Amino acid sequence: MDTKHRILDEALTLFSEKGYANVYVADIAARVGIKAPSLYKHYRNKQAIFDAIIEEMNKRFLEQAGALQINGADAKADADIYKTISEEQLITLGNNLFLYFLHDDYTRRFRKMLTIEQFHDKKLADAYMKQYADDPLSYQGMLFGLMVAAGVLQTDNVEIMTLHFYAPIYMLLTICDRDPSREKDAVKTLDAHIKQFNKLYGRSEEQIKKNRKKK
Amino acid sequence: MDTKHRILDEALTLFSEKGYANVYVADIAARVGIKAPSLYKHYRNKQAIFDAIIEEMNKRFLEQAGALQINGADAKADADIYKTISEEQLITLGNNLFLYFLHDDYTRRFRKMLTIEQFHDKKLADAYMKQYADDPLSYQGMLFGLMVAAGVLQTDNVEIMTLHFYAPIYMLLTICDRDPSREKDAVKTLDAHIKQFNKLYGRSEEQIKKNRKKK
DNA sequence: GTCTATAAGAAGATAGAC
DNA sequence: GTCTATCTTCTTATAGAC
Repeated sequence: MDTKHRILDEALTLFSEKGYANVYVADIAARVGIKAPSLYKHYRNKQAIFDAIIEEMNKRFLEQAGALQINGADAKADADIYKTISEEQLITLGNNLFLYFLHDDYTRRFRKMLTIEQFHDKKLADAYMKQYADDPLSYQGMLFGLMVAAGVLQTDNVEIMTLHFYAPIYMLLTICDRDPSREKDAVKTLDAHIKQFNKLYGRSEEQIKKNRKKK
Repeated sequence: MDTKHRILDEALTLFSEKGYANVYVADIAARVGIKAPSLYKHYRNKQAIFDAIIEEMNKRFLEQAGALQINGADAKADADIYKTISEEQLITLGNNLFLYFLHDDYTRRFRKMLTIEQFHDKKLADAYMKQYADDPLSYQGMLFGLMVAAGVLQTDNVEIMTLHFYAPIYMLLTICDRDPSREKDAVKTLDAHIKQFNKLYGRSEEQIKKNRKKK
């Protein structure tokens, strides 16, 4: 990784831990292994470093194309998986998703930085909400809509059903961000949550088998 | 309100909007209507102002004695209300609760400040989680437990049921904190959420009437 | 591109008059 | 208790040698 990019990486780490104002350009430089004035050969000033991070974040978010996407492929592929999924598989998917969000280094640091800096800049608040509220709800909602059409889930309000699935995941995520030692407990709760969700929204095993045969 | 207390009030407002590091003692002083050096007759330094705010917050949180408490009275009174409550009343209660959290000036500013500063100081992260995750879940869980015992709600996992009730409220709250213009939409979603919750966890009207007669 | 030296300007805090 | 003047320290950023 070249110096220019390493600066962004180290800056993101520091910003996510202390917030923009509490990080000094000398701190960033030290972690990169150079002196502060050398930074200015790569970026015009401190704000430019921050802006570059946000720009890269937006690029990555776009690439993800929907925060709660399961396999990174297109939506139709995900939808097919969902239609014939068993409870255990749904739990595994939920777990992987949650743990990816929680552990992926970039995602985690971005999320923490956005949390700290969101009230400084409306754009950051918007980015946060898009990434962790609106996009997951709309993507999951679309998948669940297909599952309802396939008869795997039953409800007359897909939007609320999606909220019931995702809000607990979101809440557990904010808890673990603040206190990583609670992760083990959160995973257990997540399991129980998905099982209960599955029970409430009536996925009948027969319907799933029927869908498998059709395939 | 005396000067000493006005300093805390104005400082809380500024901290909740910009974060500790971006607020200058001169800003606080200006809002109080004095000059910066005069502040030092009331508080030893900037950090002492912050600490005093946290201390007052802890005092207020203790007084609340459970974040999601409905009427501020004892739990048994709340439980009695819940046992004979109609769907409409449950929605009204949920709404009032949500809007209180969202609009109450002190609560709102504290929450925003904790959100911004939580990664600087573990104690703040703990305070945030206690106030907005653990306490609401444990208090609501206790009430719901009584309701299940009374036959108004049905589940074999009260903890998860409580999470299903509260997590959407929590998520809507964090959305509205970041973008107040979404409040109207959030209230609608909240309504639909509680109705769905009510349907899923099977409150039978007959059982409620029976409970009313017993009284 | 990296360094040392240093300028320029904040921002926190104190001294001492009133 | 509040003020003006001032000190001190910290931090960003630049100048200019290598």
